[in-house]
Amino acid sequence: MRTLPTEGRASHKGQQTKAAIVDAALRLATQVGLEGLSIGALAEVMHMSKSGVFAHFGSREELQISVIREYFHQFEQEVFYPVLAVPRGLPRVEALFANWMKRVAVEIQSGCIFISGAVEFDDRPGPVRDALASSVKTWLDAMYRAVLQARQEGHLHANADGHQMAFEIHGLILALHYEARFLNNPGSIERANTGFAHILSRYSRGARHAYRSPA
Amino acid sequence: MRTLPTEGRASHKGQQTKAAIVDAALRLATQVGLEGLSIGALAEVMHMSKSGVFAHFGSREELQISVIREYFHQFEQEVFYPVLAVPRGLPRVEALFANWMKRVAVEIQSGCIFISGAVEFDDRPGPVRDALASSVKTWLDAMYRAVLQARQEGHLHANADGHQMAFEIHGLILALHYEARFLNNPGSIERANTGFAHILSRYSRGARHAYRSPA
DNA sequence: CGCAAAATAGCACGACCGTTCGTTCTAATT
DNA sequence: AATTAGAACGAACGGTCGTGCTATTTTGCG
Repeated sequence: MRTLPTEGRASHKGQQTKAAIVDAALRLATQVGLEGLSIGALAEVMHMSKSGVFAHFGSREELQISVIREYFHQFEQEVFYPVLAVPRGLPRVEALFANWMKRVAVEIQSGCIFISGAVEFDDRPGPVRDALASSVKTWLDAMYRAVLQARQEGHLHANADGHQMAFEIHGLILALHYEARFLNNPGSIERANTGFAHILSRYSRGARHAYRSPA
Repeated sequence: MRTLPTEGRASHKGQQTKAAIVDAALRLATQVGLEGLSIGALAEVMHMSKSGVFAHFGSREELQISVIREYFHQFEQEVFYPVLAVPRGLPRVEALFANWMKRVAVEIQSGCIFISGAVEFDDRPGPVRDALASSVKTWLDAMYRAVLQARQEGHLHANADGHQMAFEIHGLILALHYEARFLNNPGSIERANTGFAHILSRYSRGARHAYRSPA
């Protein structure tokens, strides 16, 4: 906490080593989780001393938050921004899901801090949880808004529930991560894609009404 | 490891305190996870010494495995066994899901070690992961078999894919846990139930064919 | 170059971890 | 009554953790 690097000046070397540390920290955290991320292990990877790494952040929490921000940034870059080139409506929703799937397919090997972090911080209030939840909510909301646009464009049922649809899609991604990464079930990627097709089918314009379970 | 209690004889007091320890450990682990479960904290809750608690298990891993077994047992007792009284086929599938939902609704507050454990051990091989994966697989397979029976009874499409259906249902549960417990999104329970109705609708006999996304 | 400031290293701390060991107390068996 | 086994305790060990200090090195600017 004592002497944090100058936030003002630019490219003063410290900034770039800090960026390199965050990069390594993100790589480490995807494997062992935000809680498993230790400054000692990070220092070893960076060929630095613990205190040298520590000085860049002032606290472990600040390091974790930096990692979350970096992850969110990469996620945006990889999943969200590219689809802005795709026409609004159903095509963009499909592109969004396709990009998300591409990302998760990689994370089956490496791990995903939006998922592991949610479990680690689900009843641990504080700034780390806040940063995590805010990032996730931003992304889920982007998906929700894309769905709403698709309805507005007339590609979906006029009374399709956007939150419901986003919820079901989120479930597919979570099931994929769980069954592929933890259970090693083959075919999970295909099942997630098939599930998405099922969801689109249901909410497409012209689809029949929702099923009501008896009793 | 030195002097483990007699595995043979029954109810020699040691057994019942061990059971009490496992009970407390399970309660603790649902909150802080299997990794967060520490012998010291457990001893404090039990008003015992660390070594006194430790002696019953011989290692932390053995304690964690005991917790998993106990959790699985309670899960069976609460979710699985009661539905054997319900007629095979669709009614039993619905009862299975309803019981599962009831359980998860509670775990929104307390936590679920099948979910937190999956994240904690998804790339940490060993006996704990094995015990966890085996329990989860047993349960998911029970759900799968119930679905197959429903198809066999003619309640579902003749070519309904049981694994696909179980995958989608699993996703709903995971999304519920994530969005309700971590994001505090209200209405998640209703969305999971609605999602289940959607799935039933799709796979019910007489439902139209699967939607194929263009291109 | 010279010098101030920033970056990093080194070291020590207190806390907590799982585990081991020797001991004590109690209860059942002989 | 003597013996033995089991249960629990308390202290200690080696390890890792985040963090705080104080030097020392490195950097970039005038």
